[in-house]
Amino acid sequence: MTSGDAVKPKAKYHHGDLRETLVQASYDLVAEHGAENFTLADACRLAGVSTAAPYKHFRDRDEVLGLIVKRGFDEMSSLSMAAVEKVGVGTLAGITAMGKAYVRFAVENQRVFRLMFGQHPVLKKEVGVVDEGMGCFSKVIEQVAIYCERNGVRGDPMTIAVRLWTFVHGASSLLIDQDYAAVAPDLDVEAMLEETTPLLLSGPLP
Amino acid sequence: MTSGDAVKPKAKYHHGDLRETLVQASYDLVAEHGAENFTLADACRLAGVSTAAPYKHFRDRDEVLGLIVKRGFDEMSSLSMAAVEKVGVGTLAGITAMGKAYVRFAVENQRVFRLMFGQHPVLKKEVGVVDEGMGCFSKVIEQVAIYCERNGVRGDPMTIAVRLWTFVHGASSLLIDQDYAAVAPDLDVEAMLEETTPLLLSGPLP
DNA sequence: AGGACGAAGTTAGTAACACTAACTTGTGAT
DNA sequence: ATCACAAGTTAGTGTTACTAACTTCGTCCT
Repeated sequence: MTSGDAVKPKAKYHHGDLRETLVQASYDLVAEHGAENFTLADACRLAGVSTAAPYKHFRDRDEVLGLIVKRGFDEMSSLSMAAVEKVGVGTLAGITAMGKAYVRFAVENQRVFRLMFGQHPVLKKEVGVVDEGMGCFSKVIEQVAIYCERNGVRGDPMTIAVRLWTFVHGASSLLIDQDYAAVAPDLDVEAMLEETTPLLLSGPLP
Repeated sequence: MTSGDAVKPKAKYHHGDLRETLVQASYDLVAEHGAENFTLADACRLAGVSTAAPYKHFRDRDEVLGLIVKRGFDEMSSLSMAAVEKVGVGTLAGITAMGKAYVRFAVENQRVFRLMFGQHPVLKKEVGVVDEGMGCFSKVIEQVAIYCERNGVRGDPMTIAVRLWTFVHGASSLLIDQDYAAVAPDLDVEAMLEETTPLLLSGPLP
């Protein structure tokens, strides 16, 4: 019409910004029911379009899942950085806070987390997924490097960062998969993180 | 034709011991192509029966997957115990060997491992799956308890065992999901385990 | 021996899904 | 205005999980 208001630049072509609508609907469906129960058909019903519509915007189901994974990494990066910046850059407490944020994200976004890690190896081939994950990890290395320098820790920051990541990731996985619940119901994961992070942050033993 | 040979005792009712045949075929298919690409129909084709046949033996697809998971835990338990008994019960080296066996199992049975942990929460409801997993873990606690007593480590063996499990599980997950490869291609996981296990086996810091 | 019975197969059919092909409709540039 | 094409549609294919109703064959009872 008249160029009166360009509120949304070019949000809609035909019926709406279907691409974004479908991605968001798919994210919500995966978050609620898990990727293994996700169907494009459901997303279409949510968006109110026919089941053939997605194929104007995405190659296939896997491309949609890949976009969901990217969103997940994005969110996780933000939360991690927010945590460490709030608590203290390059400090033990800050690094511990990053770990806690990782676990919290995993718990609060269980099903997306499961999709992000290991569910479908084929998703790693989706463009950008790997880079997004690397960006997320590189922030851990940064923090560890600062810590090591400040505290005179001998040992490669990279190696130590991998150790921390490994532990935090293991805790997240076992927690959301109910494996802790089956084996050690009383476990306090936060306490475990606080206890273990300083152990892992030390260099090789004398 | 003639009743010349009764080679297998009573291996077959009608056409064969279909239940076992299907479970084995399904295990092999999952091991090769992953659970997300597994179809009962494929297993039927392998076994040479119609696609309706499985339902005389199993409630549904999930029951078959549950049986595969149980087999996986069984195998993992055996390998862990074999490793620790070979290297040294209740020793640092023995416990490290258990961890290595865990990771090795994960690598060599990637797709079954993924099924065992987290892929389908619904599988935890299959009878026996949780018990099988607990049996596996309890062996780790045993070893840690012996080690702690012998070496005068203060701290709860259970807590320490959980820490070890967490780390080893995280390493397995990140390794088989190619996340290490993306972020730290040169990482030597065995070396990391050897370096980190003693750290985790110590009690709370002074 | 000879049925009866039931376990373990079969074929045939349903509903749902991913994806494709071929058609239609609306939009923006000219 | 019209034209081209992006973005929808309907209709159709092939595959799957699972069900229902039928068949076959071994076992046990007499």
